Amino acid sequence: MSSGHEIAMALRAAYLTMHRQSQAHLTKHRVTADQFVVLSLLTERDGITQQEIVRRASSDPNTMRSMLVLLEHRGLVARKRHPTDGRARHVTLTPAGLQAYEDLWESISPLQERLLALFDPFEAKTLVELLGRISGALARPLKRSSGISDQRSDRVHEEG
Amino acid sequence: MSSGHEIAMALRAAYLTMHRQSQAHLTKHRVTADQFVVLSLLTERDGITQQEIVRRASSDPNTMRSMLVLLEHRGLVARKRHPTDGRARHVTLTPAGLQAYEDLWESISPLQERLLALFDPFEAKTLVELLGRISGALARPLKRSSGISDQRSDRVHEEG
DNA sequence: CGAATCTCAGGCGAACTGATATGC
DNA sequence: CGCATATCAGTTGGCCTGAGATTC
Repeated sequence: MSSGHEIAMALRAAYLTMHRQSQAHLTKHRVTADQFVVLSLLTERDGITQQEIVRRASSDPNTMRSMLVLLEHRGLVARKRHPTDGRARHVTLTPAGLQAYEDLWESISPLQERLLALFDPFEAKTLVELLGRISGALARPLKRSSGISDQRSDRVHEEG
Repeated sequence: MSSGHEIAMALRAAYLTMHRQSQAHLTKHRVTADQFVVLSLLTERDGITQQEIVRRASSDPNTMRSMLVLLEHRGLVARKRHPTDGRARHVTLTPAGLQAYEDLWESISPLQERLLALFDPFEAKTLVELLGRISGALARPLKRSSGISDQRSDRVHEEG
Protein backbone atom coordinates (compact mmCIF):
# COMPACT_ATOMS: atom_id res chain seq x y z
CA MET A 1 0.00 0.00 0.00
CA SER A 2 0.88 3.66 -0.36
CA SER A 3 3.22 3.40 -3.30
CA GLY A 4 4.82 6.46 -4.78
CA HIS A 5 2.25 6.37 -7.52
CA GLU A 6 -0.55 6.31 -5.01
CA ILE A 7 0.81 9.33 -3.22
CA ALA A 8 1.21 11.14 -6.51
CA MET A 9 -2.34 10.38 -7.58
CA ALA A 10 -3.76 11.44 -4.23
CA LEU A 11 -1.79 14.66 -4.37
CA ARG A 12 -2.96 15.29 -7.90
CA ALA A 13 -6.61 14.66 -7.11
CA ALA A 14 -6.52 16.86 -4.04
CA TYR A 15 -4.83 19.72 -5.82
CA LEU A 16 -6.98 19.65 -8.93
CA THR A 17 -10.14 19.49 -6.87
CA MET A 18 -9.10 22.40 -4.71
CA HIS A 19 -7.88 24.38 -7.70
CA ARG A 20 -11.18 23.99 -9.51
CA GLN A 21 -13.09 25.12 -6.48
CA SER A 22 -10.82 28.13 -6.07
CA GLN A 23 -11.26 29.04 -9.72
CA ALA A 24 -15.02 28.80 -9.33
CA HIS A 25 -15.02 31.09 -6.34
CA LEU A 26 -12.78 33.66 -8.00
CA THR A 27 -14.11 33.68 -11.53
CA LYS A 28 -16.71 36.36 -10.89
CA HIS A 29 -13.89 38.75 -10.08
CA ARG A 30 -12.12 37.95 -13.34
CA VAL A 31 -9.09 36.74 -11.45
CA THR A 32 -7.56 33.30 -11.70
CA ALA A 33 -6.41 31.20 -8.78
CA ASP A 34 -2.80 31.67 -9.78
CA GLN A 35 -3.19 35.42 -9.97
CA PHE A 36 -4.71 35.34 -6.53
CA VAL A 37 -1.68 33.47 -5.30
CA VAL A 38 0.59 36.20 -6.60
CA LEU A 39 -1.45 38.88 -4.92
CA SER A 40 -1.43 36.98 -1.65
CA LEU A 41 2.34 36.60 -1.82
CA LEU A 42 2.62 40.36 -2.17
CA THR A 43 0.45 40.94 0.86
CA GLU A 44 2.70 38.67 2.85
CA ARG A 45 5.79 40.50 1.76
CA ASP A 46 5.39 43.55 -0.42
CA GLY A 47 8.14 44.92 -2.55
CA ILE A 48 10.04 41.90 -3.78
CA THR A 49 11.67 40.93 -7.05
CA GLN A 50 10.06 38.89 -9.79
CA GLN A 51 12.56 36.17 -9.18
CA GLU A 52 11.51 36.01 -5.57
CA ILE A 53 7.88 35.74 -6.58
CA VAL A 54 8.81 32.99 -8.99
CA ARG A 55 10.32 30.96 -6.20
CA ARG A 56 7.52 31.50 -3.76
CA ALA A 57 4.86 30.73 -6.30
CA SER A 58 6.68 27.67 -7.62
CA SER A 59 6.54 29.16 -11.09
CA ASP A 60 9.04 30.27 -13.73
CA PRO A 61 10.32 33.69 -14.88
CA ASN A 62 8.52 33.78 -18.23
CA THR A 63 5.16 32.77 -16.86
CA MET A 64 5.46 35.11 -13.93
CA ARG A 65 6.38 38.02 -16.10
CA SER A 66 3.26 37.67 -18.23
CA MET A 67 1.11 37.28 -15.15
CA LEU A 68 2.60 40.37 -13.55
CA VAL A 69 2.25 42.37 -16.76
CA LEU A 70 -1.39 41.40 -16.83
CA LEU A 71 -1.87 42.40 -13.21
CA GLU A 72 -0.02 45.63 -13.88
CA HIS A 73 -2.35 46.48 -16.76
CA ARG A 74 -5.24 46.06 -14.40
CA GLY A 75 -3.57 48.40 -11.96
CA LEU A 76 -3.21 45.82 -9.22
CA VAL A 77 0.58 45.75 -9.02
CA ALA A 78 3.43 48.11 -9.87
CA ARG A 79 6.70 46.98 -11.41
CA LYS A 80 9.56 49.39 -10.84
CA ARG A 81 13.28 49.08 -11.12
CA HIS A 82 15.04 47.65 -8.15
CA PRO A 83 16.82 50.47 -6.29
CA THR A 84 20.18 48.74 -6.00
CA ASP A 85 20.10 46.19 -8.82
CA GLY A 86 19.26 47.52 -12.24
CA ARG A 87 18.51 44.10 -13.59
CA ALA A 88 15.75 43.32 -11.15
CA ARG A 89 12.16 44.44 -10.88
CA HIS A 90 10.70 45.69 -7.63
CA VAL A 91 7.11 44.51 -7.55
CA THR A 92 4.62 46.10 -5.19
CA LEU A 93 0.91 45.94 -4.57
CA THR A 94 -1.04 49.06 -5.50
CA PRO A 95 -3.85 50.32 -3.26
CA ALA A 96 -6.28 48.96 -5.84
CA GLY A 97 -4.45 45.68 -5.71
CA LEU A 98 -4.75 45.52 -1.95
CA GLN A 99 -8.44 46.30 -2.17
CA ALA A 100 -8.91 43.65 -4.82
CA TYR A 101 -7.10 41.14 -2.67
CA GLU A 102 -9.41 41.80 0.25
CA ASP A 103 -12.46 41.31 -1.94
CA LEU A 104 -11.00 38.12 -3.32
CA TRP A 105 -10.21 36.92 0.14
CA GLU A 106 -13.84 37.36 1.13
CA SER A 107 -14.96 35.37 -1.86
CA ILE A 108 -12.62 32.52 -1.20
CA SER A 109 -12.58 32.35 2.58
CA PRO A 110 -15.64 30.06 2.79
CA LEU A 111 -13.70 27.55 0.74
CA GLN A 112 -10.66 27.88 2.93
CA GLU A 113 -12.70 27.40 6.06
CA ARG A 114 -14.27 24.35 4.49
CA LEU A 115 -10.80 23.08 3.74
CA LEU A 116 -9.56 23.73 7.25
CA ALA A 117 -12.62 22.12 8.80
CA LEU A 118 -11.62 18.81 7.30
CA PHE A 119 -8.80 18.44 9.81
CA ASP A 120 -8.15 18.79 13.47
CA PRO A 121 -5.23 21.05 14.37
CA PHE A 122 -2.75 18.22 14.61
CA GLU A 123 -3.79 16.77 11.28
CA ALA A 124 -3.57 20.15 9.61
CA LYS A 125 -0.09 20.70 10.95
CA THR A 126 0.93 17.23 9.90
CA LEU A 127 -0.44 17.66 6.42
CA VAL A 128 1.39 20.92 5.89
CA GLU A 129 4.59 19.37 7.15
CA LEU A 130 4.35 16.32 4.91
CA LEU A 131 3.50 18.43 1.87
CA GLY A 132 6.40 20.70 2.65
CA ARG A 133 8.67 17.71 2.59
CA ILE A 134 7.63 17.01 -0.98
CA SER A 135 8.13 20.52 -2.30
CA GLY A 136 11.33 20.82 -0.34
CA ALA A 137 12.93 17.63 -1.53
CA LEU A 138 11.76 17.68 -5.12
CA ALA A 139 12.39 21.35 -5.79
CA ARG A 140 14.73 21.82 -8.67
CA PRO A 141 17.38 24.50 -8.96
CA LEU A 142 15.49 26.23 -11.76
CA LYS A 143 18.09 28.81 -12.48
CA ARG A 144 20.36 28.32 -9.50
CA SER A 145 18.85 31.20 -7.64
CA SER A 146 21.32 32.93 -5.41
CA GLY A 147 18.96 35.65 -4.31
CA ILE A 148 19.26 39.37 -4.14
CA SER A 149 17.76 39.53 -0.68
CA ASP A 150 15.28 42.35 -1.02
CA GLN A 151 14.92 43.00 2.67
CA ARG A 152 16.35 39.98 4.27
CA SER A 153 17.63 36.88 2.69
CA ASP A 154 15.87 33.62 3.28
CA ARG A 155 18.27 30.82 2.97
CA VAL A 156 17.79 28.62 -0.02
CA HIS A 157 18.31 25.18 1.33
CA GLU A 158 20.26 23.35 -1.30
CA GLU A 159 19.54 19.71 -0.92
CA GLY A 160 22.59 17.54 -0.66
CA MET B 1 -1.01 28.21 12.47
CA SER B 2 -2.16 25.98 9.68
CA SER B 3 -4.86 28.15 8.24
CA GLY B 4 -6.85 27.05 5.24
CA HIS B 5 -4.68 29.28 3.13
CA GLU B 6 -1.55 27.67 4.47
CA ILE B 7 -2.83 24.22 3.61
CA ALA B 8 -3.79 25.38 0.16
CA MET B 9 -0.38 26.89 -0.50
CA ALA B 10 1.43 23.81 0.76
CA LEU B 11 -0.74 21.60 -1.41
CA ARG B 12 -0.12 23.81 -4.39
CA ALA B 13 3.63 23.90 -3.92
CA ALA B 14 3.86 20.15 -3.46
CA TYR B 15 1.77 19.39 -6.51
CA LEU B 16 3.44 21.84 -8.84
CA THR B 17 6.88 20.66 -7.79
CA MET B 18 5.98 17.04 -8.32
CA HIS B 19 4.23 17.81 -11.59
CA ARG B 20 7.27 19.59 -12.99
CA GLN B 21 9.50 16.71 -12.04
CA SER B 22 7.14 14.24 -13.65
CA GLN B 23 7.00 16.31 -16.80
CA ALA B 24 10.77 16.44 -16.93
CA HIS B 25 11.06 12.68 -16.61
CA LEU B 26 8.45 12.00 -19.28
CA THR B 27 9.26 14.65 -21.83
CA LYS B 28 11.76 12.53 -23.73
CA HIS B 29 8.94 10.13 -24.54
CA ARG B 30 6.78 12.95 -25.88
CA VAL B 31 4.14 12.22 -23.30
CA THR B 32 2.79 14.64 -20.74
CA ALA B 33 2.21 13.87 -17.10
CA ASP B 34 -1.54 14.06 -17.59
CA GLN B 35 -1.42 11.67 -20.52
CA PHE B 36 0.56 9.29 -18.37
CA VAL B 37 -2.15 9.47 -15.75
CA VAL B 38 -4.74 8.45 -18.31
CA LEU B 39 -2.65 5.51 -19.45
CA SER B 40 -2.11 4.41 -15.87
CA LEU B 41 -5.83 4.54 -15.18
CA LEU B 42 -6.40 2.26 -18.14
CA THR B 43 -3.88 -0.24 -16.87
CA GLU B 44 -5.70 -0.31 -13.55
CA ARG B 45 -9.00 -0.97 -15.19
CA ASP B 46 -9.09 -1.38 -18.94
CA GLY B 47 -12.21 -0.91 -20.98
CA ILE B 48 -14.07 1.94 -19.32
CA THR B 49 -16.06 4.89 -20.56
CA GLN B 50 -14.70 8.35 -21.10
CA GLN B 51 -16.94 9.61 -18.34
CA GLU B 52 -15.40 7.12 -15.99
CA ILE B 53 -11.92 8.28 -16.95
CA VAL B 54 -13.01 11.84 -16.40
CA ARG B 55 -14.00 11.08 -12.84
CA ARG B 56 -10.93 9.09 -12.01
CA ALA B 57 -8.60 11.65 -13.51
CA SER B 58 -10.38 14.59 -11.87
CA SER B 59 -10.81 16.11 -15.29
CA ASP B 60 -13.72 17.16 -17.52
CA PRO B 61 -15.35 15.62 -20.62
CA ASN B 62 -14.05 18.11 -23.16
CA THR B 63 -10.49 18.04 -21.97
CA MET B 64 -10.50 14.28 -21.69
CA ARG B 65 -11.90 13.83 -25.16
CA SER B 66 -9.09 15.82 -26.75
CA MET B 67 -6.51 13.96 -24.71
CA LEU B 68 -7.95 10.61 -25.72
CA VAL B 69 -8.18 11.63 -29.36
CA LEU B 70 -4.53 12.58 -29.20
CA LEU B 71 -3.60 9.26 -27.61
CA GLU B 72 -5.74 7.46 -30.17
CA HIS B 73 -3.89 9.13 -33.03
CA ARG B 74 -0.68 7.86 -31.55
CA GLY B 75 -2.14 4.39 -31.41
CA LEU B 76 -1.94 4.09 -27.66
CA VAL B 77 -5.65 3.77 -26.94
CA ALA B 78 -8.74 2.61 -28.84
CA ARG B 79 -12.13 4.27 -28.60
CA LYS B 80 -15.02 2.06 -29.59
CA ARG B 81 -18.72 2.25 -29.04
CA HIS B 82 -19.99 0.93 -25.78
CA PRO B 83 -21.65 -2.46 -26.33
CA THR B 84 -24.84 -1.71 -24.41
CA ASP B 85 -24.97 2.09 -24.46
CA GLY B 86 -24.71 3.72 -27.83
CA ARG B 87 -23.90 7.10 -26.33
CA ALA B 88 -20.81 6.00 -24.49
CA ARG B 89 -17.29 5.27 -25.62
CA HIS B 90 -15.48 2.14 -24.59
CA VAL B 91 -11.84 3.10 -24.14
CA THR B 92 -9.15 0.45 -24.09
CA LEU B 93 -5.39 0.34 -24.08
CA THR B 94 -3.76 -0.96 -27.25
CA PRO B 95 -0.75 -3.29 -27.08
CA ALA B 96 1.37 -0.33 -28.14
CA GLY B 97 -0.22 1.69 -25.38
CA LEU B 98 0.60 -0.93 -22.82
CA GLN B 99 4.17 -1.09 -24.03
CA ALA B 100 4.43 2.68 -23.92
CA TYR B 101 3.09 2.69 -20.39
CA GLU B 102 5.74 0.25 -19.27
CA ASP B 103 8.47 2.38 -20.78
CA LEU B 104 7.04 5.45 -19.17
CA TRP B 105 6.83 3.68 -15.86
CA GLU B 106 10.51 2.90 -16.04
CA SER B 107 11.34 6.50 -16.73
CA ILE B 108 9.30 7.81 -13.88
CA SER B 109 9.82 5.17 -11.24
CA PRO B 110 12.98 6.75 -9.83
CA LEU B 111 10.96 9.84 -9.09
CA GLN B 112 8.23 7.82 -7.45
CA GLU B 113 10.73 6.02 -5.29
CA ARG B 114 12.24 9.31 -4.35
CA LEU B 115 8.79 10.50 -3.42
CA LEU B 116 8.00 7.43 -1.40
CA ALA B 117 11.33 7.57 0.41
CA LEU B 118 10.35 10.87 1.97
CA PHE B 119 7.95 9.11 4.31
CA ASP B 120 7.80 6.15 6.59
CA PRO B 121 4.90 3.79 5.95
CA PHE B 122 2.66 5.39 8.52
CA GLU B 123 3.30 8.87 7.21
CA ALA B 124 2.63 7.76 3.66
CA LYS B 125 -0.64 6.21 4.64
CA THR B 126 -1.59 9.27 6.64
CA LEU B 127 -0.75 11.61 3.79
CA VAL B 128 -2.84 9.67 1.30
CA GLU B 129 -5.72 9.60 3.73
CA LEU B 130 -5.60 13.33 4.43
CA LEU B 131 -5.33 14.17 0.75
CA GLY B 132 -8.23 11.87 0.01
CA ARG B 133 -10.28 13.81 2.48
CA ILE B 134 -9.72 16.96 0.44
CA SER B 135 -10.61 15.51 -2.92
CA GLY B 136 -13.53 13.67 -1.40
CA ALA B 137 -15.05 16.61 0.38
CA LEU B 138 -14.43 19.27 -2.22
CA ALA B 139 -15.36 17.24 -5.27
CA ARG B 140 -18.16 18.86 -7.15
CA PRO B 141 -20.92 17.08 -9.01
CA LEU B 142 -19.57 18.17 -12.36
CA LYS B 143 -22.38 16.79 -14.42
CA ARG B 144 -24.18 14.74 -11.81
CA SER B 145 -22.64 11.51 -12.95
CA SER B 146 -24.90 8.54 -12.37
CA GLY B 147 -22.57 6.02 -13.92
CA ILE B 148 -23.10 3.38 -16.50
CA SER B 149 -21.25 0.80 -14.46
CA ASP B 150 -18.87 -0.64 -16.99
CA GLN B 151 -18.15 -3.72 -14.99
CA ARG B 152 -19.33 -2.89 -11.57
CA SER B 153 -20.76 0.29 -10.24
CA ASP B 154 -18.82 2.28 -7.75
CA ARG B 155 -21.16 4.33 -5.69
CA VAL B 156 -21.02 8.02 -6.20
CA HIS B 157 -21.25 9.53 -2.79
CA GLU B 158 -23.39 12.61 -3.06
CA GLU B 159 -22.47 14.89 -0.23
CA GLY B 160 -25.50 16.10 1.67
C1' DC C 1 34.68 38.31 -18.91
C1' DG C 2 30.80 35.24 -16.75
C1' DA C 3 26.58 35.19 -14.34
C1' DA C 4 22.11 36.91 -13.02
C1' DT C 5 17.71 39.15 -14.10
C1' DC C 6 14.42 40.20 -17.00
C1' DT C 7 12.33 40.60 -21.84
C1' DC C 8 10.49 38.91 -26.12
C1' DA C 9 8.62 35.56 -29.74
C1' DG C 10 6.34 31.53 -30.39
C1' DG C 11 4.24 26.90 -29.51
C1' DC C 12 1.65 23.67 -26.88
C1' DG C 13 -1.32 21.03 -23.64
C1' DA C 14 -4.99 21.57 -20.70
C1' DA C 15 -9.22 23.79 -18.89
C1' DC C 16 -13.09 26.14 -19.87
C1' DT C 17 -17.78 27.94 -22.15
C1' DG C 18 -21.48 27.10 -25.01
C1' DA C 19 -23.86 24.79 -28.50
C1' DT C 20 -25.10 20.51 -30.76
C1' DA C 21 -25.97 15.53 -32.12
C1' DT C 22 -27.43 11.18 -30.64
C1' DG C 23 -29.04 7.47 -27.78
C1' DC C 24 -31.08 6.18 -23.23
C1' DC D 1 -40.29 14.26 -23.20
C1' DG D 2 -36.02 14.85 -20.01
C1' DC D 3 -31.53 13.32 -19.27
C1' DA D 4 -26.94 11.45 -20.15
C1' DT D 5 -22.91 10.93 -23.10
C1' DA D 6 -20.11 12.54 -26.22
C1' DT D 7 -18.73 15.92 -29.90
C1' DC D 8 -17.38 20.29 -31.98
C1' DA D 9 -15.80 25.25 -32.18
C1' DG D 10 -13.41 28.63 -30.01
C1' DT D 11 -11.05 31.19 -26.07
C1' DT D 12 -7.99 31.58 -22.39
C1' DG D 13 -4.20 31.13 -18.95
C1' DG D 14 -0.28 28.91 -17.81
C1' DC D 15 4.06 26.46 -18.91
C1' DC D 16 7.67 25.81 -21.82
C1' DT D 17 11.92 26.54 -25.16
C1' DG D 18 15.09 29.47 -27.02
C1' DA D 19 16.99 33.74 -27.90
C1' DG D 20 18.48 38.32 -26.59
C1' DA D 21 19.22 42.77 -23.85
C1' DT D 22 20.93 44.80 -19.77
C1' DT D 23 23.24 45.06 -15.55
C1' DC D 24 26.06 43.21 -11.79
